Amino acid sequence: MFKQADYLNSPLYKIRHSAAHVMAQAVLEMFPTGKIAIGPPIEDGFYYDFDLPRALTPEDLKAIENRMRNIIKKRHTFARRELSAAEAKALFADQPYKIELIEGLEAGGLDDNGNPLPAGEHPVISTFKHDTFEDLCKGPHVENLGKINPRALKLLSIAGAYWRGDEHRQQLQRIYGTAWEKPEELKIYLRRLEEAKKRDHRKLGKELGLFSTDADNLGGGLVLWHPKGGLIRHLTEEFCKNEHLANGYDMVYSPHIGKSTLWETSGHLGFYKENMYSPIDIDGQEYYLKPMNCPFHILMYKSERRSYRDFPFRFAEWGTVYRYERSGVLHGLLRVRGFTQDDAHHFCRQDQMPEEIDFVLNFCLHILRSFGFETFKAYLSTQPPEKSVGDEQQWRAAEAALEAALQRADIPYEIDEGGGAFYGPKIDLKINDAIGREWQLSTIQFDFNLPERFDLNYIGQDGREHRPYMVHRALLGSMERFFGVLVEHFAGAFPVWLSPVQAIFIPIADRHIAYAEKMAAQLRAAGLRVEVDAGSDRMGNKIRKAQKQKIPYMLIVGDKEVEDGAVSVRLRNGQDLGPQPVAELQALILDTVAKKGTV
RNA sequence: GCCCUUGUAGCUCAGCAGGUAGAGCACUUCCUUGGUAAGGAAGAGGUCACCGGUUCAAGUCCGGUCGAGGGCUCCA
Repeated sequence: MFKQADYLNSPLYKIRHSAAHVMAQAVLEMFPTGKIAIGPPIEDGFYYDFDLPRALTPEDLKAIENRMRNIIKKRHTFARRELSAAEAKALFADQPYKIELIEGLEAGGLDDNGNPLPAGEHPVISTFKHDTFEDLCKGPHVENLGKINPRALKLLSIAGAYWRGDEHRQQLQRIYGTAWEKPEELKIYLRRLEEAKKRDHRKLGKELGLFSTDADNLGGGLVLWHPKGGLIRHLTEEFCKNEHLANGYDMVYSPHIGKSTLWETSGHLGFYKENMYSPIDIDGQEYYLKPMNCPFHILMYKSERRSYRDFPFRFAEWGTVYRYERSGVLHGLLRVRGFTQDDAHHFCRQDQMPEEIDFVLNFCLHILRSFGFETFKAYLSTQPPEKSVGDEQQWRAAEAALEAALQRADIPYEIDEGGGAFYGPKIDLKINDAIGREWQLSTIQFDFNLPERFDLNYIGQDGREHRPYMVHRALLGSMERFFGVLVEHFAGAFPVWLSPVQAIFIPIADRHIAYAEKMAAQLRAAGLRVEVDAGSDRMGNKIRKAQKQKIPYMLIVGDKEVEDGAVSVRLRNGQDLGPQPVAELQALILDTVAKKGTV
């Protein structure tokens, strides 16, 4: 992710913004009756949306790119001018999308891309013109097209996009492109895309036997965890659950379905129904598959009279939920219809609340760090301006607690003013993976709505009823998404404690198999996951196979090793540790496991 | 859901102007017993996603259905 302000003023931003204009010119040259919508720079590139008489093809992309190069070669300068709304409308008389944008500018509050402006900002109608192409735009642009390196430019893809992101409006054709200052930077970027492709969890999931999906026979958005993926999930859950128990959580369980009345009380049938599946009829009563676990935990809370003495409550559950997702958004493990959240609900008194938030944020960071994530960025979302439940004072206190916790934890954060849900403020925590991509995993959310709807209370020191604070949190988020991110982060080369096979013996000849089996048994007895490749392949091919399975330790045994009671250790990073006494190797691996290290 | 692209052996992909399927890897068997990323040979494996249409004849053309990929919106 880039820093917004820095990017806006960078040469790169101007290059991309200008490239978008050049692309629009090229497209209009090819389709004179085409309509243009908006074309902003984005992270790593730019796009422009068009309404054209026919669908674009990949060949069109090449042609457009060539035209762009020709336009750039002429080194036209960009000229800015300001004009009145009436003048602008006359200029863009045959461009209905631009007219709509101008009307937005005229009315105020929207910028040239139709996005809301910060309060108090005064919209000026301006255009930028180069060559024959003039576009409604507030800039900035390069002084002249010579600043765009035609060899550092590439059009990437065509996609459908709705005008103003609204599916009820016209669907446009969007062309994505990328542009850099130097050709080498373009090359590096393209290599990054390749790298991301290599790490694709769907590809690695298949190659490493981790999981599968099968829309035809199983159903879209549903995941089968195969033995190796299942093992990693088991290890993940085992570790996390133990950490929860050691940190004051209670592990609870709840069913997959609940009565419609429960979901009416919780309000889900009101505000979440479009994400819920059709009801199941049981003895004439409607039951719904759960899209969330909170109502069940609330019923647990309500099952007894609660005293102020007993707080806080921390109910944790690996709860499997089902949510309807539109078919087009399903994506591997990252977007599915059935998934298991590492969910928990905290209930606490007002005076405990800041401490509780502090605790949960630190616990969250501890868990994420245990999996090798070191870089975090938090987003604090505050009270939305329109509708929200709960009183001012609650919101302010909760927001303050969240921000204070972020400051104490010393992680960078941004405030998304008014970005909270109607029921409470929240922190979303994103992690950076090994190649710098951001993923959202954790969320810590206040809920002022459910305690109200379920009339939650406890008896305070004063003998009267009080409403508890309720916090909803997921740390890894969902096991499915977390696993997908984990696969991509490590490119399938999991840290040793999570590697499904930690070591594999590679006997050089059949006469070494018995020794390998004996040593393997010894390592297994020490709690390691070890295999023996007794196949008829040559050693070289056995190494290759083990390497492709990303097994951390390859243990080669031949005559020498048998004689010395040793194994020759090759690491998956290519390093050759040479012959090692088995006992020492065992200690080495166990130490790496204990430290959650890798090789 | 919508737009574009796409659907041939477990995997990666060929296949042309319509004439009833091919490679590599993986798998099985046999030979080979070899020191740090592919030893050799043979074999098995596909109603070319599904349904319908055009045709003497369709993996190949047309229509539909389902799925996948890239986006749009939303989100764990």
